[in-house]
Amino acid sequence: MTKQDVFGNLKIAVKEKALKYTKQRELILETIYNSKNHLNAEQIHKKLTISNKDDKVGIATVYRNLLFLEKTGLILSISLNNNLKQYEINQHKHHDHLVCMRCGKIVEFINQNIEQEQETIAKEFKFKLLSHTMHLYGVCENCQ
Amino acid sequence: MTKQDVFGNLKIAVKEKALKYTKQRELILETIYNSKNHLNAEQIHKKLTISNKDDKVGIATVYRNLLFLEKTGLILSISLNNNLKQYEINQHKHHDHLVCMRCGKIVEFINQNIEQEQETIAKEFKFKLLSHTMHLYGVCENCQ
DNA sequence: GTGGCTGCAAATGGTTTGCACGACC
DNA sequence: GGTCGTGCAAACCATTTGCAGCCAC
Repeated sequence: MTKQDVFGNLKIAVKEKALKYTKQRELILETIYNSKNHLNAEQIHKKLTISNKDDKVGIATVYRNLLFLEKTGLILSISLNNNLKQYEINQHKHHDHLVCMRCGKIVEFINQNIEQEQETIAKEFKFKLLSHTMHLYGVCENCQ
Repeated sequence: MTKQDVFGNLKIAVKEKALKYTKQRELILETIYNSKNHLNAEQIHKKLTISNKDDKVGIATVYRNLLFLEKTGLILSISLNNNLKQYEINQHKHHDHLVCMRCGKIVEFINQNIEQEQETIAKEFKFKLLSHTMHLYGVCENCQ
């Protein structure tokens, strides 16, 4: 997904709800898109203040827009253990997370067998499955 | 696991670390043991104030002991989405969670196929697996 | 008796909210 | 021009911490 796609999706989402397309929304989304790592609200705010000294974005705006972007499905959040919520661009490819407990590295993966097994479980308990999260915690190769 | 086992485990954990066995620790652990549902800190505190009007337990003590009990492995915590941490007795039987998004009901389950598949994934990414959480979100039979 | 434990209240810190001003459509 | 969005600061709320007295060992 290119940056143009990402901004395009934002424009569509905004138009659909008769909301405004603002520089701040674009900047926040761009920051998440450009980051290799998952970011929390404060990290996003810090990146914005550093790279945009003249055009500042308030922390409240960051929080408001993270909620907005998540609700519209443009970004995804993941909250590990008792830590802060971290955000990533929604590539519309579902995946789960493998987390290193030493360095905090997050690796994304997808396993079809597990996805299928989950459906079986849900059926067994008569649940209608909407979503799921799976986090594997361990120590990555570098940190062992 | 009987209540005697639970209290026995607490006595052992406390003795091992040369700490004190207090009424409050026992009460908090008992509350979690007696509850069918997962409880958060505030719910535990409320239950204690209702059932023990004379012998009151401060909210700070609840938090301090929840951390203590979790660290010693007597209880487990699960934090759903962006909500509060909820606690349950550690039965030493690993399980995952199926959560109803309407009524909040939590069902525990265990699936050996998924456990195995997780090991495969960890190996593939050269992670040493320590633990994992899996939460399936959906709508339970009653709420559909 | 001593060191951990408790209750209380104050502090903390991430997140939310009220409000007046500014910007998008 | 009207409405939504923003920045700022204050409020919020779950959790943590400092401290003086208390209690288990």
